[in-house]
Amino acid sequence: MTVAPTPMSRPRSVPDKPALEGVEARWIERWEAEGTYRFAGDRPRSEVYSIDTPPPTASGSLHVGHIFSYTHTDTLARYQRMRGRDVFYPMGWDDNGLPTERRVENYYGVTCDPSVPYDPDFEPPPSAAAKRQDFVPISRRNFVELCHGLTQDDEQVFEDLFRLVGLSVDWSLQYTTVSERAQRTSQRAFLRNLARGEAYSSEAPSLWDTTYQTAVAQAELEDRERPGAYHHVAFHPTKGGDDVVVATTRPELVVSCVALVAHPDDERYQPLFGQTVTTPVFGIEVPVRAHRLAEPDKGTGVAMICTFGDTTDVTWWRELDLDTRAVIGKDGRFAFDPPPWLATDEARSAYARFAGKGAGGAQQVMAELLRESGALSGEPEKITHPVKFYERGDKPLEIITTRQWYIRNGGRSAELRDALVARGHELEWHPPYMRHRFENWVDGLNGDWLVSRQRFFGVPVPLWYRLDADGRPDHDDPIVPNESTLPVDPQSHVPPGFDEDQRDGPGGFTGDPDVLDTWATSSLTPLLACGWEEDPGLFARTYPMDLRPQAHDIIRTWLFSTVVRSHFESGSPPWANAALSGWILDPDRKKMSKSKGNVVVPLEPLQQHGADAVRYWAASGRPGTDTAFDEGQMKVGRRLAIKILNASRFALNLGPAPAGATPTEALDRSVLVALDDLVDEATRAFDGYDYARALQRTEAFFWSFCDDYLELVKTRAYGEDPDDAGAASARATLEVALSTLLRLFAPILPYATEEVWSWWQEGSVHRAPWPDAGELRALAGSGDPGVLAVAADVLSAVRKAKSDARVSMRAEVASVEVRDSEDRLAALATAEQDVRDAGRIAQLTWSASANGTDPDVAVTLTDT
RNA sequence: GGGCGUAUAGCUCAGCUGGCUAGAGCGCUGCCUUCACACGGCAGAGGUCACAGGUUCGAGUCCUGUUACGCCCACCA
Repeated sequence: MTVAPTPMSRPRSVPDKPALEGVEARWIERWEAEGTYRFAGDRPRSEVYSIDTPPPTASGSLHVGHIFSYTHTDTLARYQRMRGRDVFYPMGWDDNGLPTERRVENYYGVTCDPSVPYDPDFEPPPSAAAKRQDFVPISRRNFVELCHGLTQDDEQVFEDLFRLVGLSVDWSLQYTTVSERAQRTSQRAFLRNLARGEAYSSEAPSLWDTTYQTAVAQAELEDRERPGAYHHVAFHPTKGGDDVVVATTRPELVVSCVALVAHPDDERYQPLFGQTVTTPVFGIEVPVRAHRLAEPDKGTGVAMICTFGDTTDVTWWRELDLDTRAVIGKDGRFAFDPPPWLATDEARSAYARFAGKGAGGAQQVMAELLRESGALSGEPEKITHPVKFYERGDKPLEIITTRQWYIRNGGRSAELRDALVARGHELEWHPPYMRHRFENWVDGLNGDWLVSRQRFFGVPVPLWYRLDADGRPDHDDPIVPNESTLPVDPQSHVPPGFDEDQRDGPGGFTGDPDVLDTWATSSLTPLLACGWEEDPGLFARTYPMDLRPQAHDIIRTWLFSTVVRSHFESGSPPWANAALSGWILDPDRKKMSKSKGNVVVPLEPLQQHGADAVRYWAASGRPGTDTAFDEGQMKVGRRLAIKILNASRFALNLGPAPAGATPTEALDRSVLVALDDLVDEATRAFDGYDYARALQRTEAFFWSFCDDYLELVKTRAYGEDPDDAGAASARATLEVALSTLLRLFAPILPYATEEVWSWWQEGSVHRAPWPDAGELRALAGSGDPGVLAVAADVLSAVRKAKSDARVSMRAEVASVEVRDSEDRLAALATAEQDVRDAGRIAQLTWSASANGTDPDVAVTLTDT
């Protein structure tokens, strides 16, 4: 490993009144001008540390949660840089997908309508319409142009903020997830998945959001508690006998009923297995079947299977090979025309009463129909139950049969599942228990990853389909583009061997209308950032990457999908380490989120307390732990940063050590031994990705360093004669200690440490080598940590006496008598003069206590 | 239902492989205009370490169980 050059001191230039005001602006500019954080890119993989920075969603705004977690990563980056690694720390912007579409719609008051022709002179309306129904429909191309424009503005705002926070990102390494390169990478990876059989299309029931009118993936679901009601609906056995009563929360789906299901061991329903019943109102004959997933104690123990009410319906439909009777359309409404399986006029006229309605309206009508027919027993029983939603949606999901593209993720293959779990074991997780969430998710997968989306702004699925003589597409043998032509938009590009006039005509071709899920692109960030297939040199020295930092709530999406893609593409994990950060909670310990309206905008605390202060707060949150937003901590951080300025100023103004001076005094060597332990501990903590521990230890040391060591040594260091051995030893020690402490703090408090460094050292502290415990140990020689300890204890007792007597700390002390063990007294003797000077003690005496019991410091302030 | 985490001063949290007479900061109280720092300093009060067992010379720390809170996943007729 190449080690950065040893720090070089230069003539001191210490300001009279050091202050934090303005440090950010000054150093942001200098760091940029001097390329302090530039990735050199000329060193072998083993000397590089590469970071898969999370690309923030470049729409809307950053909140303090971003500052929190990005600061964690930055401390690690800075530590690795000081350890001599060439740090590859890019920044990406996720401007792909629905959040951007939403933002553009609301910002400009427009909606995308693919049937509208492109308007090259289109200008967005000067002020956005307030209501959605007044939004202006514009073409897909105009819409995408607006998306690009707005995200660029947003990205600049984000960059400025992240620079203010002091992220040591190499800003020349930026990428976006809708850039041409990202689209090329995304399409290339997808086509390779396709070629290897890892991607496939299938027409199947899938989760569908009726607002956005797109399919969604399992990973994007969330449950929400919603009111509902059990409707008790009677089905009449076809052969006669007692009615079978089903409890259902979705009576409107009776028209889609294809079977009833009960548990095979349920004695109540055994006589009916293999029989049929007739659905109320519509008079359709459906079988009663047995299935182990039916639970006897739920509802009435018998369930109505509809195509499709929920995911269990899909399981039963598939495993029992049931009919399909789907009536809900992509807009979430019941089809206007009566479905063909309704055989009677009565059934069709009943259906007509809720045709065209959404689920809620249809349910009301259907309840009336059931009551009129006598099939509804009793009043609906109101309940609250969890309902599946798309995480960005506001209406319950429906299940609709559509053709979609999937990437295998182990949801249908135990073998692949095991292989992916094994990849999880190859990663180092910080904190380690986070791995369970990954495994939990992989084990719970119930289908492959649905990657196609019926949206506009995203990476197009790069495929075309041949049309037969009747204009029907052949989905089994898609036409793929040549890799050299990527990225392609099949809606405007023509596949190899075809002409534009063959588009959408019989015997011609049609372009795939869909885009890829945004995760299908962001799962490729390691490949994208490292220049996969675009920059082989860069790729070789950065991939697989060292670190993926991210929040723990997206283990199932971003982390997992990235592991899937790299498993297929490179047969390796994408990184060596995954560091999971917690969430920011508001002071009431609720998760900060936009929907709750409790988000704190980051610029305010940054301006009020300063970047170092905010970073201090962030870095005191332990890895993986949810942390409350706490301005008190920021104030403490600010105080620490100011203390660093002032203590450094004080120490440096004592004057430089004579050339060649080394620590010779026992007290000086004692502090270096303690410092040496601190360096060991901070290094171990950072190696274990625990910046919080490193900070905590360094901070604790620093305060006692200021309170005790600086106080003890200042009289001696002030010495009129700089060549005096005692003064030289003190000054040499102060230089070493200050240099070491500044470097230990540098990853957390980059501004204050850089400011002080610039007063007396060449170059940037952020390029200085991480402190070396071995060097300190050599300087400390036979130092005894007990010297500082006992001296500080005596000093503390003196201060207490003065405090109790309500006198100034400068007050003279007549005498101090110390009773302690032989060892500690011997240590005290070696620092006697320093203790007397610091405490202004006229007479210092000591005597040994038996076996060191009852140590005591008796302080007499004035002669009586 | 499965998994994970947390529980230590009024608050936020340290306490890593068992040695602690249990710590820090904030807040609170008192004092000190101190020549590095009043955006400061010094000191003080404040805790049956959630509960019950167990291992051990010794348990905040390890084991078992219980409780509470939080998160993830599954189920949701």
